Amino acid sequence: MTEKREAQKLYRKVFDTVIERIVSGEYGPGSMLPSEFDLGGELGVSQGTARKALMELERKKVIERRQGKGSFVTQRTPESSLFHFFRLRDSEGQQVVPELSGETVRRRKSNANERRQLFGSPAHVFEIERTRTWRGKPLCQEVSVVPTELFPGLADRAPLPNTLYVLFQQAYACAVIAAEDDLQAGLLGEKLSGVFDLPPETPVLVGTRRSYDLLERVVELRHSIYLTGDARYAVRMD
Amino acid sequence: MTEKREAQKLYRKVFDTVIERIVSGEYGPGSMLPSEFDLGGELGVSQGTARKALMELERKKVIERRQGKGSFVTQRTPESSLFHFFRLRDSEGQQVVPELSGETVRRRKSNANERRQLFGSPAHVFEIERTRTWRGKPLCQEVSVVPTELFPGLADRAPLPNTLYVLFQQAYACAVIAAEDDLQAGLLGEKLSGVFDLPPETPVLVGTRRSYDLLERVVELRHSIYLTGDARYAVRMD
DNA sequence: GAGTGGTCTAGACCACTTT
DNA sequence: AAGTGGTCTAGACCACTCC
Repeated sequence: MTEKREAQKLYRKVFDTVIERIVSGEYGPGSMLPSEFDLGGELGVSQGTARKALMELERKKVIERRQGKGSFVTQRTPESSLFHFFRLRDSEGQQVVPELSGETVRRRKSNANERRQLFGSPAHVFEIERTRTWRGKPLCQEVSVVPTELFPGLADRAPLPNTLYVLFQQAYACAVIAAEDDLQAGLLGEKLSGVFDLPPETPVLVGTRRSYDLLERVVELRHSIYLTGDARYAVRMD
Repeated sequence: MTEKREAQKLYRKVFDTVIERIVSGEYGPGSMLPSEFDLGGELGVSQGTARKALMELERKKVIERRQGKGSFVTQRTPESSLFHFFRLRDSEGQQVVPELSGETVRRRKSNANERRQLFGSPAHVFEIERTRTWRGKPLCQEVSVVPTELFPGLADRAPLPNTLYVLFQQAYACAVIAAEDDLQAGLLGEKLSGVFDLPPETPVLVGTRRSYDLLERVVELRHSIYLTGDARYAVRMD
């Protein structure tokens, strides 16, 4: 045979097709996908092969499958978004649900680091700065930076919802499905001392994040300061 | 039918059988498992069902599978153990490989918290305290607490190898396959200030860990202090 | 009862490794 | 050539959901 090595794995074709249709908006958030048989029939593969692709999509939390009902595009909600990407837990291990206490959104030129890391090497970015409180006390400051190309008109949508990723999915068909956090120890510092009304030598967790969408693009850089008085950043390794 | 609901899933039986044989020592670290056909035949299920169980075991890193060769019980090595359970990375994202600079092992009575969390509510535990350096500078202090029942004679094995989990697997047939870290920000403090020769107000990452073995038992509690000067604790969420 | 995903089987063929 | 895991097929039956 000449070039049989182009066929690649058949379930990969199904996988990619579904992703493509979600990104294009053909399958919107929460909508139902074709059944295993229909999807397989449409793409010329067996039900078992379509099944394998759907199982993989479920594992990556792109879709949700329920016996007797069907497969559905995962709907980002404030709760699921918090649970998955906001790792602070209280001393009993319960999810911390903070409240938004301050927000500014502005458009500015990107710096070299942002152009190097963000998808599309954007010349301009939106910078979203937010402070959050929990149980009446200041908890964190987050500064998100996203390309203006991917999220046109973002600055005009203020005030933004509690969780950005819900907005990204619903308004921009951009589903964040993975993120990498780097954590360091630091001190609050003079600048934020005033914001939080705490001594500058208060120890803080400093986190930097890269967020990835369905197409593995880096769509957000985030810098976070956490006051971990009663809270902990929880990590599961397996 | 009366009680058909005891059969459960067949692949679960295969999965459990393999785990059981690894824990019992029948399948030692690095040894080859029976083929999909042989395992299925032995347990009275089809090759496809045995396959599903083996795939799941691979996903949990209990075994490794290689096309053309076979399936093998995952061998814990210092490298794999570090890569998986030691999350510090340098500024380029490269794994931090620290050196052991101090170690004490002692046997003592457990406290209430340890009895509550550790497998078997042990009355006695081994406490392993270690300090590590990186690039010639102090990096961290780790205090591990493990039940004496699970690791008899541990104190007599000093000096212990660089990575405890390798020893746990090879000498005690106890494979750590998951862990949960809780991270907080803190200050070095007076006590450790002397150990590390740094000011007590140096900010540090404070981590507490629960380690789980093949049988989902909590086999270790660990308290770690990280000096994250040039290093970061890396987390992947997906 | 019809439609969905979940489990299981039996078999084919391919790709890789070792002998 | 023989043995392994990797992909794919076709079909059966079960469990769950909705009508």
